[in-house]
Amino acid sequence: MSDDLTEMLAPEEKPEEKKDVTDLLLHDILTGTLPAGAWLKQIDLERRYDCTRPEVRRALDRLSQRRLVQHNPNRGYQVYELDDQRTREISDIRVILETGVADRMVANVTPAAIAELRGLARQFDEMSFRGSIMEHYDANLAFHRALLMLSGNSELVEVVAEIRQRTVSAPVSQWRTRARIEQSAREHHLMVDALEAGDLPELKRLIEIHIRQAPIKA
Amino acid sequence: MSDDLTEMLAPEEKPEEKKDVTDLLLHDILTGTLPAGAWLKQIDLERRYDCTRPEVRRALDRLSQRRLVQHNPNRGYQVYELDDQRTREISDIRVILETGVADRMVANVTPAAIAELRGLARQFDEMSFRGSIMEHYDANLAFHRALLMLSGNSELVEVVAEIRQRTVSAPVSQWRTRARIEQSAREHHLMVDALEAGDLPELKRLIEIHIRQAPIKA
DNA sequence: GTAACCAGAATTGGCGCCAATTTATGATAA
DNA sequence: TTATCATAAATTGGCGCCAATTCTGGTTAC
Repeated sequence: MSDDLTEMLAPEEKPEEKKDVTDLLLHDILTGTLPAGAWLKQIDLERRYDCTRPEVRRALDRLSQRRLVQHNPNRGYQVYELDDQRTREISDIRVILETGVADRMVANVTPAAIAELRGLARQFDEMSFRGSIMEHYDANLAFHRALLMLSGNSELVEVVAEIRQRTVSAPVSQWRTRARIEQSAREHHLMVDALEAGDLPELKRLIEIHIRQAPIKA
Repeated sequence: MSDDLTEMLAPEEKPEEKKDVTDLLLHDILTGTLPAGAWLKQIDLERRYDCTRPEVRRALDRLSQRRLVQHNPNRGYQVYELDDQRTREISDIRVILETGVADRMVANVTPAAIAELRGLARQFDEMSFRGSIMEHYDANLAFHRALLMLSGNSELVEVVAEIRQRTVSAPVSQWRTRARIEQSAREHHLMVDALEAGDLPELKRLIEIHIRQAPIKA
């Protein structure tokens, strides 16, 4: 009860401060609020997230370990600017991993899983109309997480999530085009269709197209 | 000249202190000096590596992010104890990734690359006789790095290196059996053979066997 | 004899200060 | 007018202190 009370009294103040600074910074990089190449001055971040210096530094160190921000010793940190080659390389890795477990996904699929995936795909659809960029991103993440979970390899789910975070800084802004979003939404449903039909080659084809964000071939 | 002088005067004192604490800790975890489940008390590490408290904490934070050590809030850090399932899952990921780029490795291979790989494989052989566990481990890493580099995907090389670090804490001690080491050495040469012959199916088979550390089938 | 409890010791983890390095600014000389 | 250097401002990054929490050992009550 006391918990409800505090939440009622300060509905957006207390919980905000308790959020991890790393996640907040990650959020702003992923949404493009902090664009690629931007300098991440410690004082600015300290004020922006209303936190202490060590917290900022821990967040910067963690994200530089994940290669999301670049560390220039004695000069500062800046949002990583990824070239086309690295983007392609990361996409290749995702294609190999996700098509590589497609057979297991087909093997392990159940009617309940199909229903869950359809629900998540529909949730993504709805986010196209209302919902922020980040909510949209999260909905997409939830769908793919559930899809990969069918492989039965939870470690792989984590690895793909990490790898995915390395490349989205630019593409998230590309998402703004409505055509691209609607195509992604359609692909989600097509993937569930292929999964339900047990059509392994088609599922692989769709996964590759979806990751590469290539125009879909009828 | 002054650089040479200092190196001459203190050949193993100064450079030792300048080494990153994270690498030192990683080293001790990988070699099994700090066994799985061991508690990593900050004071102990501070003395062991002759460094300051913040350095220790940064190393622990980094390795916990990589899921090499487990963080129990307000209780401490301990070397991650991985169960059989996770070990199998990680092996599966490596098999998918490394066999997934086997075709590119065959396509991109050159006589010079073959020669380099043969050299690295021979270096591994020699480490079987003389050389510490870690030197052996490094030689193995160098071979596989060069092999994967043939895929032309440098990002993948990094990813595999990271993933590999998640599972070796136990197997490194398994390496102590001479039979297993000699088999690995033989497999290295067989992989180069298959690569030279352009035998893709055989290369894939060898990679999978090698990663799974299964007894080789003639 | 066993279990619960309470103080003392030890460990973790948050926080700010200050030195070292780099960048910006302005003055001086060519 | 422009280049160069010196000085000042700002930023990074190393380090130690101290509060909060947890663990340990001994004592007391049942």
